[in-house]
Amino acid sequence: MKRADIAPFLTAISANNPTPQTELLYSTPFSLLVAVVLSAQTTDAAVNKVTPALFAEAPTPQTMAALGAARIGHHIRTIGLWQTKAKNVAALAQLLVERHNGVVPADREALEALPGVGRKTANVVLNEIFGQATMAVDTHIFRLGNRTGLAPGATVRAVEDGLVTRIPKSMLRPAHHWLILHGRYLCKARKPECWRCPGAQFCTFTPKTPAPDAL
DNA sequence: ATCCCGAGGG
DNA sequence: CCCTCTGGAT
Repeated sequence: MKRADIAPFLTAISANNPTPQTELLYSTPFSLLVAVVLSAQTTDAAVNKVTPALFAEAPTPQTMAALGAARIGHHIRTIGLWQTKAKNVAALAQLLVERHNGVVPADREALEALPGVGRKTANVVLNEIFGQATMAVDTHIFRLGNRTGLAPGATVRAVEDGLVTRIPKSMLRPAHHWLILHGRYLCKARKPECWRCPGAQFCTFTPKTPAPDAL
């Protein structure tokens, strides 16, 4: 049984979902990696508030390792899960120095061996920094892939494989941002706003939620 | 109240 | 598979 093509869905939702410029805010592989680790279960706004001062004081793995978990914690104490993240970032920086000469590895196994880096974070780094054909499946994209029928799967890996297989390699990076924003602001877990969804005609979700009655 | 641009541990 | 860690958004 043939599945619907993802391309028209992506084209439809791309119109109202601009691509964020993470690469401009975090210009080095190390700063992007740390920023992504800090972003787990936390909004970008909260992370972006603490990272400037943190990276001003410790822009490299060497300086970050020297900073230590306690002072890293002081910098990031306003974001969620900050105690765990401070510990992880300190250990992560230390491991980068010890094992990888202070260079962020372009290798999945090496990345996932770093504390605070799971599959989703590794996929973001591999895609954003090294241009590899990966799709970082978070809860939004997992839900959207299943709900729309465009990339159904019982596990994160199944959805990930479906998306990577069906989306052209050159489109994976913008598609990642469009799908996440679409899932967060429109195809929401609670009240998906199908009546204003530009991709509704390519989606198998039923029943599509109707527009609330006009006032 | 509930969920999340998760990961680690049991 | 389950749970916990946490602040913020809705």
